[in-house]
Amino acid sequence: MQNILFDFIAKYISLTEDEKNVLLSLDLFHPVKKGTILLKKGQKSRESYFVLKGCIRVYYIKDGEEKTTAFYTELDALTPHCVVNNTPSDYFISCVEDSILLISNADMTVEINSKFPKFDIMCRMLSEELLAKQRIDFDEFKTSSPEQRYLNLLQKRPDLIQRVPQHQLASYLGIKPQSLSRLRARIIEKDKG
Amino acid sequence: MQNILFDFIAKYISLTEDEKNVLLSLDLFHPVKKGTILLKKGQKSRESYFVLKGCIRVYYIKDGEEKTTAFYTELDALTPHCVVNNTPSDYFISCVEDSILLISNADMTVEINSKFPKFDIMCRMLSEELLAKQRIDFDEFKTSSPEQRYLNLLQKRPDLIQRVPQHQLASYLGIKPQSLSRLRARIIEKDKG
DNA sequence: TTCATTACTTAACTTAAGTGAACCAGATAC
DNA sequence: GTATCTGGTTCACTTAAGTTAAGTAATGAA
Repeated sequence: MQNILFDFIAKYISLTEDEKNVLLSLDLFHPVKKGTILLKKGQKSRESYFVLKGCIRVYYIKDGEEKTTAFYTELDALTPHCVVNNTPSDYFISCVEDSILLISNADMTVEINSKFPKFDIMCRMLSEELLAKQRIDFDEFKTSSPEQRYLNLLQKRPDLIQRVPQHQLASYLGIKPQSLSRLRARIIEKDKG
Repeated sequence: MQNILFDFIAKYISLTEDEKNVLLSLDLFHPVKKGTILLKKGQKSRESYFVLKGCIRVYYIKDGEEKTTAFYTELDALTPHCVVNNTPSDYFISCVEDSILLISNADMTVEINSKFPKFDIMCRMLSEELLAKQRIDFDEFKTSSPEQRYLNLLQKRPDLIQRVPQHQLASYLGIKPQSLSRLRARIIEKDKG
């Protein structure tokens, strides 16, 4: 599990054994049970998450309905909005599967980053990369129909369609569960003809 | 114009006069005429933009049609995907109005950041903030209907609706220009009744 | 001035998503 | 065993967006 982390970090910066040991001494790794709610609406949190194994999900409750907007799986990093702005959270984060997460505290991160400027540089590279990647995702969403979005997801994250309930997938695609069912039936019908 | 920049930077870090002078010596400020294309699809670029005055726009050409996905106005920063990943650009960037932009080269940025670690920290803070903000925008888009999106835009960026052509606004909202016209007529009708 | 182009609107028709209800497993509780 | 709950599909109906085409107003070029 630690090697997964170090391999990931190695894509950005190189760590000495000492630096690795500092990281390991921090007690960052946490197993989390399916269904656990990591963050609730209205809470202030200082925690960031990095998924080593499993899947976590961001959702809103709007008009009494759950609206899922994001899934984070292996090697995905999430710093909630409320951590960055120090405001109460607008959304919930819950655990879709039994998972192993790296959970870091913002205060801790500040301390580490000031001791090891390398980490700050890595954080900058990572945020810039995520910002650009998310931009592309957003653009694809905007310029696609629900059906295209589904087909696109089938290409890019086929695992999600298996491991996540349909009604959560539907709102992730910006539609209702009934529409997702219908849309899938339509695609199968097309493939036949 | 320079003060606009320094006031912006002051929200993140404090600069000495020397540091300010280094920035000013770099010839970053550029007036850009309306209609200028700053980046074309397929190009590799190393340039980031910061809008001091005016408006620039990101758009794709998909199935022969322009699809506008973003507008950057006063105090917005944009580092294109192709700069981060050093790949050919998927999209175009053009200038909606006569504008004054701060244009910085990635190589130059790397040099400055290594000389002044402060800048690196500011870049990290800025990317994290933008990442979280964009996440919220994306979430709002996903969980709203076109009509709600339009009303939301009317609240948050009323200026955009005035300064940008309708057909560009439409694709920004994820719909066709005809639908935007209809949707606006519908809203006016509702307000009356 | 005239002609062409462009941006925007309107309308009729098509297609697909939203809505509400019924239905059908599969899982859990009693 | 039956009852219940949940997640998913299907159906009939409504609503809104896509499509195609036409019309209007403003802009710019010949």
